Amino acid sequence: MTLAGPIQRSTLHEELVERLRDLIVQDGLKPGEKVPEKHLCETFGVSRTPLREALKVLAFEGFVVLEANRGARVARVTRKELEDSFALIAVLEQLAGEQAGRNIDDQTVARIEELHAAMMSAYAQRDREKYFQANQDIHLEVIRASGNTQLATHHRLLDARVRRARFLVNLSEDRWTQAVEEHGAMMDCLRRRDGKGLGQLMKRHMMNKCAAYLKALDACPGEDG
Amino acid sequence: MTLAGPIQRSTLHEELVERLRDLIVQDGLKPGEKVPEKHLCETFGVSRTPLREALKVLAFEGFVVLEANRGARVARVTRKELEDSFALIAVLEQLAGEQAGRNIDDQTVARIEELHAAMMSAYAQRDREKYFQANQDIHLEVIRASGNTQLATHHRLLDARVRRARFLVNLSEDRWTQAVEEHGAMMDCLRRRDGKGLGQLMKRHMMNKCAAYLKALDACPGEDG
DNA sequence: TGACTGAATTATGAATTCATAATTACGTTT
DNA sequence: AAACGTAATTATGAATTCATAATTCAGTCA
Repeated sequence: MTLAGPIQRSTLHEELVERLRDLIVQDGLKPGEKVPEKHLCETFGVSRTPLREALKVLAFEGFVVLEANRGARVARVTRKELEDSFALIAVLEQLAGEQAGRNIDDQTVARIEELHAAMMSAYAQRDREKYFQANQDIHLEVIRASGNTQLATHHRLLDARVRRARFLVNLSEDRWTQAVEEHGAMMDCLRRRDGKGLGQLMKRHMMNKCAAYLKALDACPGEDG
Repeated sequence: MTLAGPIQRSTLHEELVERLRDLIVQDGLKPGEKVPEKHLCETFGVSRTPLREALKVLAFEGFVVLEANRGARVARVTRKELEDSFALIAVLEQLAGEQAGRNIDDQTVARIEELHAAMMSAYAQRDREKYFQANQDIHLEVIRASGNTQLATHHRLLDARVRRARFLVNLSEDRWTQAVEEHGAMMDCLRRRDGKGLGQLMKRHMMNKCAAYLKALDACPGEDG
Protein backbone atom coordinates (compact mmCIF):
# COMPACT_ATOMS: atom_id res chain seq x y z
CA MET A 1 0.00 0.00 0.00
CA THR A 2 2.07 2.93 -1.26
CA LEU A 3 0.74 6.29 -0.24
CA ALA A 4 3.66 8.43 -1.31
CA GLY A 5 5.83 8.71 -4.38
CA PRO A 6 5.62 10.17 -7.87
CA ILE A 7 2.41 9.63 -9.82
CA GLN A 8 1.02 9.52 -13.32
CA ARG A 9 -2.53 9.57 -14.61
CA SER A 10 -4.69 11.55 -16.98
CA THR A 11 -4.84 14.56 -14.68
CA LEU A 12 -2.81 15.21 -11.61
CA HIS A 13 -5.60 16.60 -9.51
CA GLU A 14 -7.77 13.49 -9.96
CA GLU A 15 -4.98 11.28 -8.78
CA LEU A 16 -4.27 13.66 -5.93
CA VAL A 17 -7.88 13.53 -4.79
CA GLU A 18 -7.60 9.76 -4.50
CA ARG A 19 -4.23 9.84 -2.80
CA LEU A 20 -5.17 12.48 -0.28
CA ARG A 21 -8.46 10.81 0.52
CA ASP A 22 -6.64 7.55 1.14
CA LEU A 23 -4.18 9.37 3.33
CA ILE A 24 -7.00 10.76 5.44
CA VAL A 25 -9.10 7.60 5.53
CA GLN A 26 -6.13 5.50 6.49
CA ASP A 27 -5.26 7.95 9.21
CA GLY A 28 -2.05 9.22 7.65
CA LEU A 29 -3.38 12.71 8.27
CA LYS A 30 -5.09 13.02 11.63
CA PRO A 31 -8.39 14.89 12.10
CA GLY A 32 -7.85 18.48 13.11
CA GLU A 33 -4.36 18.62 11.65
CA LYS A 34 -3.69 21.32 9.14
CA VAL A 35 -2.88 20.01 5.69
CA PRO A 36 0.74 20.85 4.91
CA GLU A 37 0.55 21.99 1.30
CA LYS A 38 4.24 22.50 0.79
CA HIS A 39 5.22 19.20 2.30
CA LEU A 40 2.64 17.27 0.32
CA CYS A 41 3.76 18.96 -2.89
CA GLU A 42 7.24 17.70 -2.26
CA THR A 43 6.26 14.13 -1.38
CA PHE A 44 3.98 13.89 -4.41
CA GLY A 45 6.33 15.78 -6.66
CA VAL A 46 3.74 18.24 -7.95
CA SER A 47 3.20 21.98 -7.77
CA ARG A 48 0.65 23.62 -5.56
CA THR A 49 -1.91 24.27 -8.29
CA PRO A 50 -3.19 20.70 -8.81
CA LEU A 51 -2.89 20.01 -5.10
CA ARG A 52 -5.06 22.94 -4.24
CA GLU A 53 -7.61 21.92 -6.89
CA ALA A 54 -7.70 18.54 -5.20
CA LEU A 55 -8.20 20.14 -1.79
CA LYS A 56 -11.20 22.04 -3.13
CA VAL A 57 -12.77 18.76 -4.17
CA LEU A 58 -11.96 17.10 -0.86
CA ALA A 59 -13.49 20.05 0.94
CA PHE A 60 -16.65 19.50 -1.05
CA GLU A 61 -16.58 15.83 -0.16
CA GLY A 62 -16.20 16.81 3.46
CA PHE A 63 -12.78 15.36 4.19
CA VAL A 64 -11.10 18.68 4.79
CA VAL A 65 -12.34 22.05 5.95
CA LEU A 66 -11.06 25.18 4.25
CA GLU A 67 -10.54 28.22 6.41
CA ALA A 68 -10.15 31.55 4.66
CA ASN A 69 -6.50 32.42 4.30
CA ARG A 70 -5.63 29.65 6.70
CA GLY A 71 -5.60 26.72 4.32
CA ALA A 72 -7.11 23.31 4.91
CA ARG A 73 -7.59 21.17 7.99
CA VAL A 74 -8.54 17.53 8.10
CA ALA A 75 -12.19 17.39 9.07
CA ARG A 76 -13.17 15.96 12.40
CA VAL A 77 -15.81 13.30 11.97
CA THR A 78 -17.92 13.38 15.06
CA ARG A 79 -19.89 10.50 16.42
CA LYS A 80 -23.04 12.32 15.41
CA GLU A 81 -21.87 12.71 11.82
CA LEU A 82 -21.04 9.03 11.72
CA GLU A 83 -24.53 8.17 12.94
CA ASP A 84 -26.08 10.55 10.42
CA SER A 85 -24.03 9.13 7.58
CA PHE A 86 -24.93 5.57 8.49
CA ALA A 87 -28.61 6.50 8.65
CA LEU A 88 -28.32 7.80 5.10
CA ILE A 89 -26.37 4.79 3.88
CA ALA A 90 -29.06 2.60 5.41
CA VAL A 91 -31.91 4.15 3.44
CA LEU A 92 -29.79 4.26 0.29
CA GLU A 93 -29.08 0.57 0.59
CA GLN A 94 -32.74 -0.08 1.28
CA LEU A 95 -33.61 1.69 -1.95
CA ALA A 96 -30.82 -0.16 -3.75
CA GLY A 97 -32.21 -3.48 -2.53
CA GLU A 98 -35.72 -2.62 -3.62
CA GLN A 99 -34.70 -1.47 -7.07
CA ALA A 100 -32.26 -4.36 -7.48
CA GLY A 101 -35.07 -6.79 -6.76
CA ARG A 102 -36.83 -5.48 -9.85
CA ASN A 103 -33.87 -4.96 -12.17
CA ILE A 104 -31.28 -7.60 -11.37
CA ASP A 105 -30.46 -10.25 -13.96
CA ASP A 106 -29.49 -13.89 -13.42
CA GLN A 107 -25.89 -13.26 -14.31
CA THR A 108 -25.48 -10.64 -11.59
CA VAL A 109 -27.22 -12.85 -9.04
CA ALA A 110 -24.78 -15.60 -9.95
CA ARG A 111 -21.84 -13.22 -9.45
CA ILE A 112 -23.16 -12.19 -6.07
CA GLU A 113 -23.61 -15.86 -5.14
CA GLU A 114 -19.92 -16.32 -5.89
CA LEU A 115 -18.95 -13.30 -3.81
CA HIS A 116 -21.14 -14.55 -0.99
CA ALA A 117 -19.45 -17.95 -1.11
CA ALA A 118 -16.05 -16.25 -1.05
CA MET A 119 -17.15 -14.19 1.90
CA MET A 120 -18.37 -17.24 3.80
CA SER A 121 -15.09 -18.98 3.15
CA ALA A 122 -13.20 -15.93 4.40
CA TYR A 123 -15.39 -15.99 7.51
CA ALA A 124 -14.63 -19.67 8.07
CA GLN A 125 -10.91 -18.90 7.84
CA ARG A 126 -11.29 -15.77 9.96
CA ASP A 127 -9.63 -13.76 7.17
CA ARG A 128 -10.76 -10.23 7.95
CA GLU A 129 -9.13 -8.68 4.90
CA LYS A 130 -10.78 -11.06 2.43
CA TYR A 131 -14.08 -10.88 4.29
CA PHE A 132 -14.19 -7.09 4.10
CA GLN A 133 -13.37 -7.10 0.43
CA ALA A 134 -16.05 -9.64 -0.50
CA ASN A 135 -18.53 -7.90 1.78
CA GLN A 136 -17.84 -4.55 0.16
CA ASP A 137 -18.09 -6.08 -3.33
CA ILE A 138 -21.49 -7.61 -2.55
CA HIS A 139 -22.90 -4.28 -1.45
CA LEU A 140 -21.46 -2.57 -4.50
CA GLU A 141 -22.92 -5.20 -6.81
CA VAL A 142 -26.39 -4.77 -5.34
CA ILE A 143 -26.07 -1.03 -5.71
CA ARG A 144 -24.92 -1.42 -9.28
CA ALA A 145 -27.79 -3.81 -9.90
CA SER A 146 -30.24 -1.17 -8.76
CA GLY A 147 -29.37 0.67 -11.96
CA ASN A 148 -29.54 3.98 -10.15
CA THR A 149 -26.33 5.83 -10.91
CA GLN A 150 -27.13 8.73 -8.61
CA LEU A 151 -27.61 6.26 -5.79
CA ALA A 152 -24.21 4.79 -6.54
CA THR A 153 -22.57 8.21 -6.55
CA HIS A 154 -23.97 9.33 -3.23
CA HIS A 155 -23.38 5.96 -1.65
CA ARG A 156 -19.74 6.17 -2.67
CA LEU A 157 -19.41 9.57 -1.06
CA LEU A 158 -21.01 8.49 2.20
CA ASP A 159 -19.09 5.26 2.29
CA ALA A 160 -15.81 7.12 2.01
CA ARG A 161 -16.96 9.28 4.88
CA VAL A 162 -17.38 6.34 7.25
CA ARG A 163 -14.50 4.31 5.89
CA ARG A 164 -12.06 5.79 8.38
CA ALA A 165 -14.15 4.44 11.25
CA ARG A 166 -14.12 1.08 9.53
CA PHE A 167 -10.36 1.34 9.32
CA LEU A 168 -10.00 2.10 13.01
CA VAL A 169 -12.17 -0.55 14.61
CA ASN A 170 -11.98 -4.32 14.54
CA LEU A 171 -15.35 -5.97 14.35
CA SER A 172 -16.17 -8.19 17.29
CA GLU A 173 -16.69 -11.92 17.06
CA ASP A 174 -20.36 -11.52 17.98
CA ARG A 175 -21.01 -8.84 15.41
CA TRP A 176 -19.20 -10.85 12.76
CA THR A 177 -21.48 -13.83 13.35
CA GLN A 178 -24.54 -11.61 13.30
CA ALA A 179 -23.41 -9.95 10.06
CA VAL A 180 -22.91 -13.31 8.39
CA GLU A 181 -26.41 -14.37 9.37
CA GLU A 182 -27.82 -11.15 8.00
CA HIS A 183 -26.01 -11.70 4.73
CA GLY A 184 -27.49 -15.16 4.52
CA ALA A 185 -31.00 -13.76 4.85
CA MET A 186 -30.19 -11.16 2.23
CA MET A 187 -29.12 -13.85 -0.22
CA ASP A 188 -32.42 -15.64 0.32
CA CYS A 189 -34.31 -12.51 -0.64
CA LEU A 190 -32.08 -11.97 -3.63
CA ARG A 191 -32.70 -15.48 -4.91
CA ARG A 192 -36.44 -14.89 -4.65
CA ARG A 193 -36.01 -11.44 -6.26
CA ASP A 194 -37.75 -10.08 -3.17
CA GLY A 195 -36.66 -6.47 -3.47
CA LYS A 196 -38.80 -5.16 -0.64
CA GLY A 197 -37.51 -7.79 1.76
CA LEU A 198 -33.95 -7.33 0.57
CA GLY A 199 -34.21 -3.59 1.05
CA GLN A 200 -35.49 -3.95 4.59
CA LEU A 201 -32.76 -6.42 5.47
CA MET A 202 -30.05 -4.22 4.02
CA LYS A 203 -31.32 -1.23 5.93
CA ARG A 204 -31.40 -3.15 9.17
CA HIS A 205 -28.00 -4.65 8.38
CA MET A 206 -26.54 -1.16 8.02
CA MET A 207 -28.10 0.08 11.23
CA ASN A 208 -26.67 -2.88 13.10
CA LYS A 209 -23.31 -2.21 11.51
CA CYS A 210 -23.54 1.39 12.66
CA ALA A 211 -24.35 0.35 16.21
CA ALA A 212 -21.40 -2.01 16.22
CA TYR A 213 -19.02 0.70 15.02
CA LEU A 214 -20.24 3.21 17.55
CA LYS A 215 -19.88 0.70 20.33
CA ALA A 216 -16.38 -0.16 19.20
CA LEU A 217 -15.47 3.53 18.92
CA ASP A 218 -16.59 4.05 22.51
CA ALA A 219 -13.80 1.72 23.49
CA CYS A 220 -11.39 3.57 21.21
CA PRO A 221 -9.98 6.45 23.25
CA GLY A 222 -9.24 9.82 21.75
CA GLU A 223 -11.79 9.41 19.02
CA ASP A 224 -14.03 12.44 18.48
CA GLY A 225 -16.47 14.06 20.87
CA MET B 1 -19.29 19.68 2.95
CA THR B 2 -19.74 20.43 6.60
CA LEU B 3 -22.48 22.82 7.63
CA ALA B 4 -20.85 23.63 10.91
CA GLY B 5 -18.06 26.12 11.42
CA PRO B 6 -17.46 29.65 10.32
CA ILE B 7 -18.86 30.65 6.95
CA GLN B 8 -16.36 31.89 4.45
CA ARG B 9 -17.63 33.44 1.26
CA SER B 10 -14.40 35.37 1.08
CA THR B 11 -12.68 33.23 -1.52
CA LEU B 12 -13.19 33.68 -5.21
CA HIS B 13 -13.59 30.07 -6.08
CA GLU B 14 -16.46 29.55 -3.66
CA GLU B 15 -18.27 32.51 -5.07
CA LEU B 16 -17.55 31.18 -8.55
CA VAL B 17 -18.99 27.77 -7.71
CA GLU B 18 -22.26 29.44 -6.77
CA ARG B 19 -22.33 31.74 -9.78
CA LEU B 20 -21.51 29.02 -12.27
CA ARG B 21 -24.01 26.61 -10.76
CA ASP B 22 -26.69 29.26 -10.99
CA LEU B 23 -25.70 29.90 -14.59
CA ILE B 24 -26.14 26.24 -15.42
CA VAL B 25 -29.31 25.70 -13.41
CA GLN B 26 -30.93 28.75 -14.90
CA ASP B 27 -29.99 27.60 -18.35
CA GLY B 28 -27.45 30.33 -19.07
CA LEU B 29 -25.09 27.58 -20.12
CA LYS B 30 -26.82 24.88 -22.13
CA PRO B 31 -26.19 21.16 -21.55
CA GLY B 32 -23.52 19.79 -23.86
CA GLU B 33 -21.93 23.19 -24.41
CA LYS B 34 -18.29 23.48 -23.61
CA VAL B 35 -17.52 25.85 -20.79
CA PRO B 36 -15.64 28.85 -22.21
CA GLU B 37 -12.97 29.42 -19.60
CA LYS B 38 -11.48 32.50 -21.14
CA HIS B 39 -14.80 34.20 -21.74
CA LEU B 40 -16.03 33.47 -18.22
CA CYS B 41 -12.80 34.79 -16.75
CA GLU B 42 -13.42 38.06 -18.53
CA THR B 43 -17.07 38.37 -17.55
CA PHE B 44 -16.30 37.56 -13.91
CA GLY B 45 -13.09 39.54 -13.88
CA VAL B 46 -10.95 36.78 -12.41
CA SER B 47 -8.00 34.74 -13.55
CA ARG B 48 -8.23 31.15 -14.66
CA THR B 49 -6.92 29.63 -11.44
CA PRO B 50 -9.95 30.17 -9.19
CA LEU B 51 -12.29 29.47 -12.09
CA ARG B 52 -10.67 26.14 -12.74
CA GLU B 53 -10.80 25.27 -9.04
CA ALA B 54 -14.51 25.99 -9.17
CA LEU B 55 -14.91 23.78 -12.23
CA LYS B 56 -13.31 20.89 -10.36
CA VAL B 57 -15.90 21.21 -7.63
CA LEU B 58 -18.75 21.50 -10.11
CA ALA B 59 -17.46 18.39 -11.85
CA PHE B 60 -17.77 16.46 -8.60
CA GLU B 61 -21.21 17.88 -8.05
CA GLY B 62 -22.07 16.58 -11.47
CA PHE B 63 -22.89 19.84 -13.20
CA VAL B 64 -20.01 19.70 -15.64
CA VAL B 65 -17.92 16.89 -17.05
CA LEU B 66 -14.20 17.27 -17.45
CA GLU B 67 -12.59 15.72 -20.48
CA ALA B 68 -8.84 15.24 -20.32
CA ASN B 69 -7.11 18.09 -22.08
CA ARG B 70 -10.42 19.17 -23.54
CA GLY B 71 -11.77 21.22 -20.68
CA ALA B 72 -15.27 21.17 -19.25
CA ARG B 73 -18.70 20.62 -20.76
CA VAL B 74 -22.04 21.28 -19.15
CA ALA B 75 -23.43 17.91 -18.12
CA ARG B 76 -26.48 16.57 -19.88
CA VAL B 77 -29.11 15.57 -17.36
CA THR B 78 -30.98 12.69 -18.90
CA ARG B 79 -34.50 11.69 -18.07
CA LYS B 80 -33.11 8.62 -16.36
CA GLU B 81 -30.81 10.69 -14.15
CA LEU B 82 -33.73 12.89 -13.22
CA GLU B 83 -35.77 9.85 -12.23
CA ASP B 84 -32.85 8.43 -10.27
CA SER B 85 -32.27 11.71 -8.47
CA PHE B 86 -35.92 12.06 -7.56
CA ALA B 87 -35.97 8.50 -6.23
CA LEU B 88 -33.09 9.44 -3.96
CA ILE B 89 -34.67 12.68 -2.89
CA ALA B 90 -37.83 10.77 -2.07
CA VAL B 91 -36.13 8.38 0.35
CA LEU B 92 -34.09 11.22 1.84
CA GLU B 93 -37.23 13.19 2.51
CA GLN B 94 -38.87 10.12 3.94
CA LEU B 95 -35.99 9.75 6.36
CA ALA B 96 -36.13 13.47 7.11
CA GLY B 97 -39.83 13.20 7.91
CA GLU B 98 -39.29 10.24 10.20
CA GLN B 99 -36.44 11.82 12.10
CA ALA B 100 -38.18 15.19 12.23
CA GLY B 101 -41.21 13.51 13.83
CA ARG B 102 -38.97 12.55 16.73
CA ASN B 103 -36.79 15.63 17.00
CA ILE B 104 -38.88 18.62 16.01
CA ASP B 105 -39.72 21.26 18.60
CA ASP B 106 -42.88 23.35 18.94
CA GLN B 107 -41.17 26.48 17.70
CA THR B 108 -40.16 24.87 14.43
CA VAL B 109 -43.63 23.41 13.95
CA ALA B 110 -45.01 26.90 14.43
CA ARG B 111 -42.63 28.29 11.83
CA ILE B 112 -43.66 25.60 9.37
CA GLU B 113 -47.29 26.38 10.07
CA GLU B 114 -46.56 29.94 9.05
CA LEU B 115 -44.79 28.87 5.90
CA HIS B 116 -47.67 26.55 5.10
CA ALA B 117 -50.14 29.38 5.52
CA ALA B 118 -48.02 31.59 3.28
CA MET B 119 -47.92 28.83 0.71
CA MET B 120 -51.69 28.39 0.80
CA SER B 121 -52.16 32.08 0.35
CA ALA B 122 -49.78 32.06 -2.62
CA TYR B 123 -51.79 29.17 -4.05
CA ALA B 124 -55.02 31.10 -3.64
CA GLN B 125 -53.48 34.04 -5.49
CA ARG B 126 -51.89 31.75 -8.09
CA ASP B 127 -48.52 33.29 -7.31
CA ARG B 128 -46.12 30.65 -8.59
CA GLU B 129 -43.00 32.46 -7.43
CA LYS B 130 -44.16 32.83 -3.85
CA TYR B 131 -45.60 29.33 -3.83
CA PHE B 132 -42.31 27.78 -4.89
CA GLN B 133 -40.39 29.72 -2.31
CA ALA B 134 -42.66 28.76 0.59
CA ASN B 135 -42.80 25.18 -0.65
CA GLN B 136 -39.01 24.98 -0.81
CA ASP B 137 -38.71 26.55 2.65
CA ILE B 138 -41.08 24.00 4.17
CA HIS B 139 -39.09 21.10 2.83
CA LEU B 140 -35.86 22.67 4.03
CA GLU B 141 -37.29 23.26 7.50
CA VAL B 142 -38.36 19.63 7.83
CA ILE B 143 -34.92 18.53 6.71
CA ARG B 144 -33.30 20.88 9.16
CA ALA B 145 -35.64 19.60 11.87
CA SER B 146 -34.44 16.07 11.22
CA GLY B 147 -31.17 17.18 12.76
CA ASN B 148 -29.23 15.10 10.26
CA THR B 149 -26.62 17.36 8.67
CA GLN B 150 -25.44 14.73 6.22
CA LEU B 151 -28.99 14.35 5.03
CA ALA B 152 -29.19 18.09 4.50
CA THR B 153 -25.95 18.13 2.55
CA HIS B 154 -26.89 15.36 0.16
CA HIS B 155 -30.39 16.68 -0.25
CA ARG B 156 -29.00 20.04 -1.25
CA LEU B 157 -26.81 18.42 -3.87
CA LEU B 158 -29.61 16.38 -5.36
CA ASP B 159 -32.00 19.27 -5.26
CA ALA B 160 -29.59 21.42 -7.23
CA ARG B 161 -29.36 18.59 -9.74
CA VAL B 162 -33.09 18.60 -10.45
CA ARG B 163 -33.56 22.34 -10.05
CA ARG B 164 -32.96 22.96 -13.73
CA ALA B 165 -35.93 20.78 -14.60
CA ARG B 166 -37.97 22.71 -12.08
CA PHE B 167 -36.82 25.88 -13.79
CA LEU B 168 -37.88 24.65 -17.22
CA VAL B 169 -41.37 23.32 -16.59
CA ASN B 170 -44.50 25.01 -15.35
CA LEU B 171 -46.53 22.88 -13.00
CA SER B 172 -50.02 22.08 -14.22
CA GLU B 173 -53.20 23.20 -12.53
CA ASP B 174 -54.08 19.61 -11.63
CA ARG B 175 -50.70 18.83 -10.15
CA TRP B 176 -50.75 22.07 -8.22
CA THR B 177 -54.04 21.13 -6.58
CA GLN B 178 -52.77 17.65 -5.81
CA ALA B 179 -49.55 19.04 -4.31
CA VAL B 180 -51.49 21.37 -2.06
CA GLU B 181 -53.61 18.48 -0.80
CA GLU B 182 -50.50 16.44 -0.12
CA HIS B 183 -49.01 19.31 1.84
CA GLY B 184 -52.18 19.52 3.90
CA ALA B 185 -51.88 15.87 4.85
CA MET B 186 -48.23 16.39 5.69
CA MET B 187 -49.12 19.21 8.04
CA ASP B 188 -51.59 16.93 9.82
CA CYS B 189 -48.86 14.38 10.45
CA LEU B 190 -46.49 17.08 11.60
CA ARG B 191 -48.99 18.40 14.15
CA ARG B 192 -49.39 14.89 15.51
CA ARG B 193 -45.60 14.42 15.44
CA ASP B 194 -46.29 11.34 13.34
CA GLY B 195 -42.84 10.93 11.82
CA LYS B 196 -43.54 7.62 10.11
CA GLY B 197 -46.65 8.96 8.45
CA LEU B 198 -44.95 12.21 7.53
CA GLY B 199 -42.06 10.32 6.01
CA GLN B 200 -44.33 8.17 3.89
CA LEU B 201 -46.30 11.19 2.70
CA MET B 202 -43.15 13.11 1.83
CA LYS B 203 -41.80 10.19 -0.13
CA ARG B 204 -45.03 9.81 -2.05
CA HIS B 205 -45.20 13.56 -2.54
CA MET B 206 -41.74 13.53 -4.14
CA MET B 207 -42.57 10.62 -6.40
CA ASN B 208 -45.68 12.39 -7.59
CA LYS B 209 -43.65 15.52 -8.15
CA CYS B 210 -41.20 13.50 -10.19
CA ALA B 211 -43.96 12.01 -12.32
CA ALA B 212 -45.35 15.48 -12.95
CA TYR B 213 -41.98 16.83 -14.03
CA LEU B 214 -41.31 13.92 -16.34
CA LYS B 215 -44.72 14.30 -17.93
CA ALA B 216 -44.14 18.01 -18.40
CA LEU B 217 -40.69 17.39 -19.86
CA ASP B 218 -42.21 15.03 -22.41
CA ALA B 219 -44.10 18.02 -23.73
CA CYS B 220 -40.94 20.10 -23.66
CA PRO B 221 -39.17 19.48 -26.98
CA GLY B 222 -35.42 19.27 -27.27
CA GLU B 223 -34.99 18.16 -23.71
CA ASP B 224 -32.63 15.21 -23.19
CA GLY B 225 -32.86 11.71 -24.64
C1' DT C 1 9.72 36.69 34.94
C1' DG C 2 5.75 37.24 32.08
C1' DA C 3 2.78 39.73 28.98
C1' DC C 4 2.58 42.78 25.06
C1' DT C 5 4.12 45.02 20.58
C1' DG C 6 5.87 44.98 16.13
C1' DA C 7 9.04 43.27 12.72
C1' DA C 8 10.45 39.00 10.21
C1' DT C 9 8.96 34.82 8.41
C1' DT C 10 5.84 31.78 6.50
C1' DA C 11 1.80 30.30 4.18
C1' DT C 12 -2.05 31.26 1.34
C1' DG C 13 -5.06 33.04 -2.62
C1' DA C 14 -4.72 34.47 -7.02
C1' DA C 15 -2.33 36.04 -11.42
C1' DT C 16 0.82 34.98 -14.73
C1' DT C 17 3.76 32.18 -17.42
C1' DC C 18 5.07 28.02 -19.78
C1' DA C 19 4.85 23.50 -22.18
C1' DT C 20 1.97 20.63 -24.55
C1' DA C 21 -2.25 18.60 -26.34
C1' DA C 22 -6.08 19.50 -29.44
C1' DT C 23 -8.33 21.95 -32.98
C1' DT C 24 -8.46 24.55 -37.08
C1' DA C 25 -6.75 26.20 -41.49
C1' DC C 26 -4.32 25.63 -45.34
C1' DG C 27 -1.91 23.38 -49.03
C1' DT C 28 -0.94 19.32 -51.53
C1' DT C 29 -2.23 15.24 -54.00
C1' DT C 30 -5.21 12.43 -56.53
C1' DA D 1 -13.38 19.00 -56.10
C1' DA D 2 -12.59 15.80 -52.24
C1' DA D 3 -9.48 13.72 -49.01
C1' DC D 4 -5.47 13.56 -46.65
C1' DG D 5 -1.47 15.48 -44.18
C1' DT D 6 0.97 19.14 -42.09
C1' DA D 7 1.59 23.71 -40.08
C1' DA D 8 -0.50 27.50 -37.35
C1' DT D 9 -3.51 28.66 -33.79
C1' DT D 10 -5.87 27.98 -29.74
C1' DA D 11 -6.95 26.03 -25.36
C1' DT D 12 -5.65 23.33 -21.52
C1' DG D 13 -2.91 21.43 -17.44
C1' DA D 14 0.52 22.58 -14.51
C1' DA D 15 4.49 25.43 -12.65
C1' DT D 16 5.93 29.66 -11.18
C1' DT D 17 5.52 34.19 -9.46
C1' DC D 18 3.47 37.83 -6.73
C1' DA D 19 0.78 40.32 -3.17
C1' DT D 20 -1.14 39.84 1.12
C1' DA D 21 -2.91 37.70 5.28
C1' DA D 22 -1.49 35.03 9.25
C1' DT D 23 1.86 33.29 12.35
C1' DT D 24 6.18 33.30 14.79
C1' DC D 25 9.59 35.28 17.43
C1' DA D 26 12.55 38.73 19.30
C1' DG D 27 12.71 42.75 22.02
C1' DT D 28 10.63 45.88 25.34
C1' DC D 29 8.29 47.23 29.40
C1' DA D 30 5.72 46.36 33.59
